Amino acid sequence: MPEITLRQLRYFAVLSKALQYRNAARQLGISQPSLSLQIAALEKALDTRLIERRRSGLILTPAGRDTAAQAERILQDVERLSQTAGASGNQLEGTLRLGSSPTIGPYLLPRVLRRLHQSFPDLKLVIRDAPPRELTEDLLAGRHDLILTQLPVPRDDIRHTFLFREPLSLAVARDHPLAGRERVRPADLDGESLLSLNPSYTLSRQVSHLSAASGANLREDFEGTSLDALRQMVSLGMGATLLPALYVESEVKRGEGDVAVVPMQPVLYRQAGLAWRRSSGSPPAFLKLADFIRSVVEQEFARQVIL
Amino acid sequence: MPEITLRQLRYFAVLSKALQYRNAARQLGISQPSLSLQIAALEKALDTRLIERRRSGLILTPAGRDTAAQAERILQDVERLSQTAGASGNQLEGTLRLGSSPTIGPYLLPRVLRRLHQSFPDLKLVIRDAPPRELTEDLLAGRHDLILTQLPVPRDDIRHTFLFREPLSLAVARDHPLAGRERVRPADLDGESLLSLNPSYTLSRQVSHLSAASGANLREDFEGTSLDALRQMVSLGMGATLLPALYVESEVKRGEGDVAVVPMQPVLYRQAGLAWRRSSGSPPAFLKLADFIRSVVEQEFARQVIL
DNA sequence: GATAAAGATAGGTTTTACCTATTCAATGCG
DNA sequence: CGCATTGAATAGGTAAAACCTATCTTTATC
Repeated sequence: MPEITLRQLRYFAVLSKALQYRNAARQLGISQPSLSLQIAALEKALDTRLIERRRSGLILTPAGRDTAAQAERILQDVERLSQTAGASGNQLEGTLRLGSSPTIGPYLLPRVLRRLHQSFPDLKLVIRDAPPRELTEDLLAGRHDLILTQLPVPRDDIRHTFLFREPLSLAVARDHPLAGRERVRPADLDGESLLSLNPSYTLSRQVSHLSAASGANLREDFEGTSLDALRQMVSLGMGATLLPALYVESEVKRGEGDVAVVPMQPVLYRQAGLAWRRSSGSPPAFLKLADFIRSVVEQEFARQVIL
Repeated sequence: MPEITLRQLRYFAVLSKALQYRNAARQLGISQPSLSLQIAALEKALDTRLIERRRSGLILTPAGRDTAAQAERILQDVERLSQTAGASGNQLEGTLRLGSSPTIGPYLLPRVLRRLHQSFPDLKLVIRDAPPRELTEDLLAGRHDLILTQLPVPRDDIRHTFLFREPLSLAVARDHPLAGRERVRPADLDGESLLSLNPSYTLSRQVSHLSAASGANLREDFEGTSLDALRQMVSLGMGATLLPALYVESEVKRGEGDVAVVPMQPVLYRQAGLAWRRSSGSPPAFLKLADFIRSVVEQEFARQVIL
């Protein structure tokens, strides 16, 4: 059984309008016999007569009419396919699967998404949170197209672009001696307890560094899995920790209640970036998304963050 | 710019599931290089990378995922096309355009359609009423697929199948001398006035015959365009006429009021049939529809009509 | 009954799809 | 670190499909 081809459908769609082989063939830029053969092949493939051949004009059979309508639809779909597929590597369209670090995404993405949807209604983002380790794994396995994560990303088969630099502040319980300070030097932490996220987070490495540099004790018995859990521990007086500015902006300042936040001197930072597989190239869409995020950050978080 | 082909989409759909050229090629029953070339052609036609080539498994690009989903849909549509197109000449499916005579359709079709829809939910009938002359013209011009009309159809490029034979009864005003008769012979009409439809209706020829055979006067000054109009004229005492049994069943009996209906002796008949262009062949669907109508007539109009 | 018009058929050429064989790149293992 | 293995890309040649021109067949028209 011969297969249907798009060529047959294209020819038939034109013929079903022209209702004449010669004219249809001329419109299609082919000879009349070529058209005859293709239509005959289609009828054979469908095992149905589509056309009543009469000398004075053709008439579509009922099956022919239905087929013409369907063919039209299919051809439109194919047309749309070639339009949008071409666009979707270059424009912000289609579906992107974005992995996001739990220490960045929840505090950055809500505002990004709102604006993104306004500017690019044809873009769908599928977002999944996971700890950085898993994030890179899933990226390399193809389960994400790109990830929003803390830099640096140590693997050389992953490319990234820098998004912003975010100050880290010391968080202590409100009744802690350091709570009222304008700024805190590493030396001030000598003897203090430091709490940290589980070590798969890049942030935890920075806490380790700080504890080593300052003489503070890193509490190994507790490893938070979320910034919120960390804040709770701090508020209970179990130690101090570093919290990133966007988190503070979103979750701490407004509460004002349980923990105090003090800048470090010198200021500590972490970097956030957008990363993707080297093998995916650097599709314009990815770069555009990064640009967009930067612009949102600039407009919404200018005071918290450094571009 | 090369054109997209269904073959490319078929291959890509399989590849997007297999995520491996070798396997996909095996599934498709072609060699791996052939597959490579077709996929490369598709990427070129869409002007987008669809696949990240890595040694350990392939990854679809975002555009590739969207394309695979769309391709799947298109292929399904094509599949459905070949299923239903094949059926629609043979089964009662799809859309048939049925022209109908105003003296038959309105009194027969309502019951047919109800049952038809139950038995063949995938069939759509587009029905248009028109006087017989126009009906055959429109049929030949391809504006109808078949017509429901009174037989005989005099053209040799139209084929038909007989549906049923329907008695014609004399209709007179209720206060007419013949109103109480058991049956009426032609001779009884000597000197009476006979009303008729416009001569493009086959029925009008039968009235003419009757008037010639009986010595009745054919009133040439009035030519009804509907059986209802005719009945109104009769009820006003302007003359008698012949009304077909299905019309009487549907529109006269229940009123009981204005006109009386008396059988002829010998009984007069007219024939109804289903007709189509000779050039459309005799698609099984047409014959099935005729069978169906006959069966409905048998069940619903057995007393009024003769098969 | 001849003529004109329009699709079908025949025969030959170009283009496309496909195959086998080979090359190239990456991964995994000793 | 080098060597074998694996899987996709490329090369070169063949078969099939699409197309063209020329011709035949049918039907409508005068």
